[in-house]
Amino acid sequence: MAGQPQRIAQTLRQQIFDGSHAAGARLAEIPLAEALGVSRTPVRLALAQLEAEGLILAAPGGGFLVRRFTLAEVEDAIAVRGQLEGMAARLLAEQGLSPAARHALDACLAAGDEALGAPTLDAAALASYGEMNDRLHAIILAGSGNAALARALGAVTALPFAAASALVPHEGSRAARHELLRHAHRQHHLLVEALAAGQGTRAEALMREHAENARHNLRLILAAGEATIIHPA
Amino acid sequence: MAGQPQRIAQTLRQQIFDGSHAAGARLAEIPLAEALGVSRTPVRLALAQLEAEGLILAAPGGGFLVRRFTLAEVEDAIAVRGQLEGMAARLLAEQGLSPAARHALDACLAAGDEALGAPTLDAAALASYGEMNDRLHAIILAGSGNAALARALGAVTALPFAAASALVPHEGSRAARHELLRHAHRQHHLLVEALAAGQGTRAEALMREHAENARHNLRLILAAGEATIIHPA
DNA sequence: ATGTAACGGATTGCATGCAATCGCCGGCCG
DNA sequence: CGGCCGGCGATTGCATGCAATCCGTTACAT
Repeated sequence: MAGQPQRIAQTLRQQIFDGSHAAGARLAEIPLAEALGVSRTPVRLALAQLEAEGLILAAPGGGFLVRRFTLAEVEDAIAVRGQLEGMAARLLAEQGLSPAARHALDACLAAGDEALGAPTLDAAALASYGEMNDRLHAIILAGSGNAALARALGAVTALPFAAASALVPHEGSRAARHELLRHAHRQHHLLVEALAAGQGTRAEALMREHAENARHNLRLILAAGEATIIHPA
Repeated sequence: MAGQPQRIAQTLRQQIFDGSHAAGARLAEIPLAEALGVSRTPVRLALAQLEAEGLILAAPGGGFLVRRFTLAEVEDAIAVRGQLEGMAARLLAEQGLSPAARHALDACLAAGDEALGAPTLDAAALASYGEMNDRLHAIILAGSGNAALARALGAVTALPFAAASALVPHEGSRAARHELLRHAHRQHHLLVEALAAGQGTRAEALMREHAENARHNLRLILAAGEATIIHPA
């Protein structure tokens, strides 16, 4: 049972994302500890971790506040993700795709083609696409072989809706989402092509542009009114 | 007295950097608490923060180990810093230098010229250059107006010798260091020129290359045998 | 002699106690 | 009637207690 703070932090993250703790709300230790059935000590550890991730801010006079994110901040985070994932793609292209990596990426492309093939997306296909998307991005990141890059990326994708996996979940306009995913997956194909050809600069540019999809998706989400902690200031 | 964990974390960072805690050494709570004259609770908070920064790793069976950094890892971190600071420079160039920013950067350039002007560098000039260097990089980062970028950069420069300010401190060959600093400052001039001209891509490329100085400096440090936690594996 | 299993010490991790601090409300004075 | 001061409640932050776990050691059996 070595990970009680981890579990608590995950629970709080979830609750912040789904709106159980509204933006700007104060997080006090005692109510949280009671609600979760643990003591204040692990709760404090979890809060410290969330503060390090940037999800909450230390309040004047102690305690923490759920941070409010503006649309501009999330868009900035998405741009940084593009810059970092672009670097990963460039590094991978420059050092050459291993046969194993090539095979894994091709499998991702095929899985994406399969998931998006139907005229309309059902929940299973959507989940499948999301899993594939995560895997593809993870392969490129790992393939770059740069641990510092992974750390920096983690610091940025801790923000809600900044991660690549945030492409999928919204409900908004289903047709618009399908179109967006088709476009994104076409970019996946081009990206793998560039990686396999050792075209580092092209791979970097493609990946940077690929991240812009998240911006469009974010606007769809906001238009649908589903984001609870983003403020389009 | 609201920041005891912060103070402890800073002390531990210092002790890790100067070798008081060797790489691979185990950090136990009780000895640390006794040595610092505090209880185990704030020590635990400080250790959690250092773990989040990546300086220490959770050991199997509890406790923490001082992380060992290989030369390759630090070089990777430097490359990531170049990518991120390059982005900051590009953003700043694209949105245009404000008169205030232009003035502040010119002041940095002048201060650097002054510090490096003498045929040999004394300690005061070195400190002055270091302060100027920090300021210049901070101005560019702040000028980009991208908070996520600052966060990602912070995650990377937490590693020893990866930050821009790591250019200065080593003793090694004084002549080589002076030459390195002159070269770096010449790049500062070019960089400000590109920023003022709105040349985003040029500014980004210059900044990326500028970070490579840290790699050369790192090798000088290693050659002088001053790095205690870097392992040239 | 070697492998195994049980014992002992040490350390972590969580729970709780206690003092200090901060914000807030009511009352009092100008 | 408004502003200021004092006391009160709540909350944080640190210290310590206690149980659980893990590692190392040793004794024993094969």
